[in-house]
Amino acid sequence: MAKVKISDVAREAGVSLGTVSNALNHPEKLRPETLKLINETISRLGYLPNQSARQLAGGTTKSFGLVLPRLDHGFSLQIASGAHNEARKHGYDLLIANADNDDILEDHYLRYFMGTQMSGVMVQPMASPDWHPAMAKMPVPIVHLDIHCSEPGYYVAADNEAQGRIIAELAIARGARHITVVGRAAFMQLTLRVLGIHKALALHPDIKIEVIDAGEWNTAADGYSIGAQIAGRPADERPDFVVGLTDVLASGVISALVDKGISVPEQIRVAGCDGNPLAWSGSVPLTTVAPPGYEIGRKGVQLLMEQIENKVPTKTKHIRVGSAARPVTAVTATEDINRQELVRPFLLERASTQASNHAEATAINLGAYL
Amino acid sequence: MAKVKISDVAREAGVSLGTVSNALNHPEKLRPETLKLINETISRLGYLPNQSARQLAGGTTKSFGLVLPRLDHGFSLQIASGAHNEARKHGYDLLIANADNDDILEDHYLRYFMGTQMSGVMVQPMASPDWHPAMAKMPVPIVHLDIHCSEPGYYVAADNEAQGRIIAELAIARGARHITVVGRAAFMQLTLRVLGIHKALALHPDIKIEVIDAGEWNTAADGYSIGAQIAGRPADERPDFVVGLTDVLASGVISALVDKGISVPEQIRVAGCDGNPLAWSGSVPLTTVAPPGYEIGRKGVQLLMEQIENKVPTKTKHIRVGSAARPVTAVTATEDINRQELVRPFLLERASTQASNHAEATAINLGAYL
DNA sequence: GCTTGTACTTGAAACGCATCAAAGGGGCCG
DNA sequence: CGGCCCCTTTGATGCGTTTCAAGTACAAGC
Repeated sequence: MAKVKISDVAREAGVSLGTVSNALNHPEKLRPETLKLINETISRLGYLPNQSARQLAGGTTKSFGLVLPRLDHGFSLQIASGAHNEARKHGYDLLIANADNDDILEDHYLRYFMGTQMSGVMVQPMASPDWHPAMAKMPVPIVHLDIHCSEPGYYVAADNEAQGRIIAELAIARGARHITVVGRAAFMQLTLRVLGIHKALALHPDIKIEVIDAGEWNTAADGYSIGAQIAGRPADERPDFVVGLTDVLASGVISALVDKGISVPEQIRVAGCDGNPLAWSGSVPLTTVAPPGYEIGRKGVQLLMEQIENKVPTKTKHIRVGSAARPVTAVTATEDINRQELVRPFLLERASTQASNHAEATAINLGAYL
Repeated sequence: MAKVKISDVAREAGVSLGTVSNALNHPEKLRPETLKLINETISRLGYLPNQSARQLAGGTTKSFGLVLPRLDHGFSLQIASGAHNEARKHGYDLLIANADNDDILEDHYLRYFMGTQMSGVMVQPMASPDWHPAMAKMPVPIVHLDIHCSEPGYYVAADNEAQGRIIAELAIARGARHITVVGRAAFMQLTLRVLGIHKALALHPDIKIEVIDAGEWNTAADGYSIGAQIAGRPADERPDFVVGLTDVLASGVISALVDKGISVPEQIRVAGCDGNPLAWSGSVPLTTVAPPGYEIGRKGVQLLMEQIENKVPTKTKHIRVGSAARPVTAVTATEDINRQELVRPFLLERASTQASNHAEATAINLGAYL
């Protein structure tokens, strides 16, 4: 049970301590047979380098930390996936911490990562980054994800306003006369989506628009009850186009409408926002605008790399991705297409899985709506 | 940009190095005013303890590592959630690494965590734990999740066979005469589910059973094509009960059947396995058996704590959770209940969200099928 | 006033490793 | 045979902490 250290390996292999260290970090400096001998000894003894000592002596870890507000949100996972792949590409490890919707924990893990001498840290902050001024002083590169920071610093954010605009334009294109937006704009992201919708609709004063609050958590159940409420109205007071600020909300609305005998999309069209794969793995696919989470994660790491390579981050930098947001094109439920198309979301689902491995696929999808 | 270290704090506060260290680790040993002075200096200077040095000197980190095969699998997230909460309860941090379905990476992160002197490490291995013998020698407590290890060691696994049995018994109770199992038993877990189904059906030789391979990845698209194939058969050759080895598969099957004009559940009932929240956030809810992922994560940490407290893990120990697996009780799509019930899965969805914070909720759900 | 005790504080040693200047060994040329 | 250079290996040094034996200051008791 006693941990075997580098000196044990050295003694056992009959070489010096520094040689073993070289075998680990600069194998090219060793004579092949020496290297082989040492490697054999290492695996025979089950030696495992102490990362802490390694970091302490060497100065860096070649690994990034990522603090996420929750793990069960598909969008965060896309970010994680993009960040992971990009990090690996540069030879870095990615460690993920779950802040569990708790600011204290978020802060805790952030400090933890900083203290671990991570090469860089990323956060998808759950609130506006008030702590930013303090954190910005830290000697570790940091990048904020999915949030628009007013403070100086690096961030990568999706253009949520554009997402709202896109959905609104879709509605207009489909000839909507009365649009109902469902959901509570509890986060900046959702607020921006609503803003985008309003902006797009400003040019069309003849289109009626209403926003219905769905309760604090924007759950499918909230969507369902709003859907039921809509269904209960006299036919001429019902919207002909419903936008869920969230896919989950939209999915709830659809269920309610169908339940109450209103056909989707024939009588009322429904669209969502999020590009939540789960929302289209249901039997009724959903039109949705997908913020490019994978891209955000990827760009985040790239920003980190940039800071690392330039040593001193001279200036702040912001990236905004997805202005031409990628809508899932399988709009079966809300489009007037035939049943055959129902299979398409599954094909897309595949495509999106590949996308998590190949940025190209994402790019292609991104173009689809341009 | 220069990192401020403990000696800087000491000098600035006019105390010795050891005193600052005490302020951090044993505040009760300091005079209140000294403590206050030091704390002020710390925040004024923006001092952040170097975790590596800390670990190296102190010996331990009070944090656990969790290696997951993928992040986008709901089940893994339940595990992570359960592990996280239990770890925090004991005052430990939880760091998550994504092996991205790659054995090399899995191994890499495992070693990384070991080398970081984590207090304990958990893995949800993607294959049978061949590496186990080597890893078992490591001086760090390790627990395997969601897998049945034949080697000595600690593991927590769901009873997948019981899950299959439960689904089969459900089918029997619904009067099934011809059961079709859809999916490829690519993993041990799925194999055990099939085994459970066969065992339960052994007592009912009059019930016809067939297993259809759905392609390597068990995607919704695979489910869809099998569903289409089933729908294409003469009516008397169709099953009256379909079991998807995975919720995603089942969801694909339902789509195909409905598409081809076969009503679910009136003509064919469909059930899944996984308890994948995504599968019931679709418009058509799904009957499913849910392996208690949250519980697995929780127990995993408990096993880790046990090893830590007993210092020397004298014997191996296995926990099997979910023999009385918790099925999602909202069986609307495959049950003969009225449309009103459609809303129920959403309520359940809420319950399950809470469950990730309160073990009690899980326990209640667990009882639902007993 | 001296001793004993209490409550804090000090600083040197060690944690396991990477680094790097210096030493060692061998081949080659003169 | 000696000198030089290059390739490989060596081992002392320091990374930022924690720990702990030793020290200091002060109060109480005699």
